[in-house]
Amino acid sequence: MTKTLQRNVTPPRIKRRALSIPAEFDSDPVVWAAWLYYEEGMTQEEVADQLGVSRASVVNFLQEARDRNIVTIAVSSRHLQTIGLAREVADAYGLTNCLVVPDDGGRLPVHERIGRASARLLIERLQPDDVLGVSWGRTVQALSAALPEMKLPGVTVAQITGCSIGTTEFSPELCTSNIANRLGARCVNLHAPGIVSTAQIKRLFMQEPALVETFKIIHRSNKVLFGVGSVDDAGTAMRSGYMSAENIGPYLARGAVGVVSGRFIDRDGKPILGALDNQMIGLTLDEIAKVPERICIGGGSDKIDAIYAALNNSYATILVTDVATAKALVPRAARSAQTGVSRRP
Amino acid sequence: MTKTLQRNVTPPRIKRRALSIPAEFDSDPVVWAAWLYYEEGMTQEEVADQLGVSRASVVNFLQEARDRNIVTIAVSSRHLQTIGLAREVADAYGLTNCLVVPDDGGRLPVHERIGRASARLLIERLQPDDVLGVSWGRTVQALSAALPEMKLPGVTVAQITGCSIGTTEFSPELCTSNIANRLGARCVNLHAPGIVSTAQIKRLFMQEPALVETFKIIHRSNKVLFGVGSVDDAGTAMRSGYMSAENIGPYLARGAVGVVSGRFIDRDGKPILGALDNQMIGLTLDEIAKVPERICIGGGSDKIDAIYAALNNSYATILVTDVATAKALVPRAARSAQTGVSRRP
DNA sequence: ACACTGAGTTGACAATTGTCAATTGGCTCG
DNA sequence: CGAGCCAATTGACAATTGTCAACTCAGTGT
Repeated sequence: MTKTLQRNVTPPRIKRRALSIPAEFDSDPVVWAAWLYYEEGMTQEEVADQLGVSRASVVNFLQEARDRNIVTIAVSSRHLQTIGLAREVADAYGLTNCLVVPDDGGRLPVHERIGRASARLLIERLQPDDVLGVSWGRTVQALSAALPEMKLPGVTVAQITGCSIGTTEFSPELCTSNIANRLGARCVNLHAPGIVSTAQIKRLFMQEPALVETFKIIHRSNKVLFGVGSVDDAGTAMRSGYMSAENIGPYLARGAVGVVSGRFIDRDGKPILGALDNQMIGLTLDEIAKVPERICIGGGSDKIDAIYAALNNSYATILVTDVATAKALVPRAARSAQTGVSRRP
Repeated sequence: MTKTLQRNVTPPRIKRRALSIPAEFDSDPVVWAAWLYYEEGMTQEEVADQLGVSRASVVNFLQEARDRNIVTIAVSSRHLQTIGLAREVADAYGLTNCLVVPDDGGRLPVHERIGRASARLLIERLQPDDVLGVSWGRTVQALSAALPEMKLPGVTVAQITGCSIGTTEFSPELCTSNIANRLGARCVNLHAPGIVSTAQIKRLFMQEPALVETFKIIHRSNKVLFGVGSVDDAGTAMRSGYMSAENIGPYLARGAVGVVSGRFIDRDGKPILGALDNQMIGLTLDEIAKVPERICIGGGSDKIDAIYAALNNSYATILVTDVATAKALVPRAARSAQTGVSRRP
């Protein structure tokens, strides 16, 4: 029963028992089955007898109850933080929170697993009037897919980088609106390209009243959510047409090891400012660093350098990662503390 | 797996794997098992392989994870309200909410089932700075037992009737403090007998500075929770030594059909004021009726008259009951509407 | 009227999960 | 140091649950 819970991540269709009955009242047998099974601990057979249907139908009812969030089965993220490794990472890098998702022997890709855990974390941390700035990436996209449907009309979800040109499934605008939709929150998109052709054009854009208004909201973010990209793997950024190889070249030459919200950082986490930065529309790293709660999500051996850099310069107050990455991060922090590499307190 | 969830309603002991490990860090395998099983949908065997233990151990880990609220499995009360019958009752009596718990063929006693549902409702409705006044009774006690452990330090739980003399397991003071403990809320007990020997003594009590302070808090309740007692079955009240047969006699003679928070009501829900009322310490019915949100819990064929009376005079804004009672209540409301029996709008 | 369709249901089988008695392993106390 | 103890763990069996192909039946089109 747990099985299918994760197999149909997004249920392709919602079954209806009888088309004639208004949808509102249609759920009786589903709700009752859920109640008797999950609350009262009846077996499916007992439930079937009670409702006067076959046990197989009860299986279906329960499946539907889970799909429609009539029952909620959740591992509280508070407890994932108590895992020893998570505490080590948090202590080593001065994070307020750290989640470490356990290994699953390769069943699910890393970004999927991290997406789920961070989805849980996110909904547990969001407060009524929060403004959540979101960056983008595969992991952020996975997060949005793992969010349950909710109704948080007081919350605002804001896109903190301009849009990408290519149409991948994890563009900034999609990440933002998917998250907002799932949460039932207000969605504020940044209606501008992430990268424009010249610094001059950027200036023009930034003066546009509509964008000025949008940025007012973005700057009000009290929480940000961002993935970390490595530059080694040619970067998520390029694949989506967000940047080109020639643009990236100079940054690499100057020692870029990672990308945070479209901006390059070196091995110590310091921003590398180049020509491209004057063409980028979106929050700068310094602006991100001023947001009170900064949730960094990402993992995988190729991203260790990048995540280390980001943590090292305190871009994150909260990290969600996987066991392998966490294990690699702990000794590094210790080493750099010994050798005295700069790290903000 | 759901089975034991309800069998051990209150787990008799919490297992510890190794006494040498600090409790905080002890949960790793439990949390991981919970994550892999409930979030990722692995089978127990896969989890066992991943953690390197036997599958039987995984079963134990999962059991512990549920016991310790590392995973939460809950049927949202919002959906119990969508059941057709619940809407009918709510409409018939002008309630803002109504939960109807399904029949289970007599597996659990009525008050147990209603207790569970109302526990869920309660935690979903409580807001940060609420003051919840609680009455007492078997059902209220069942509610307290069904509450999960939480941390709601902003909430206050206040005892709205004085204490009982007899020591049953559902005395007013126990109901209140159990609920407060489970919720991690502030507990305000009313340190006085529920019934004193003379009106004179009641006046003395009520002047006591300590009680005056307590009543200030009680009067600040913005939510109340109460069960409904029938008088037919000699009443919960008597059994606990709260009242005696001779005290009750006059009320019965005057047509009492139910008891709400220790006070008698007639078939139309109107308070029956008698000698005893001047000896009772606690909120009066009129005071209760002024609280904005009034949660009435109870069911069973013997209580139908009493619940009807209570609803009829709008003592409740929310009702939690069972199918049989709900089915009996709906036609009554219709009838009384036709025959023009008084019912507040 | 009749076949067709498709959602909902079911029975029977396969897979997963719960139980429990037996075993292990660490710890204390004589 | 070994016996005794207790709790955690395990293997094997029993019970429960998930799957799936076959079936039902109301609505539709011809």
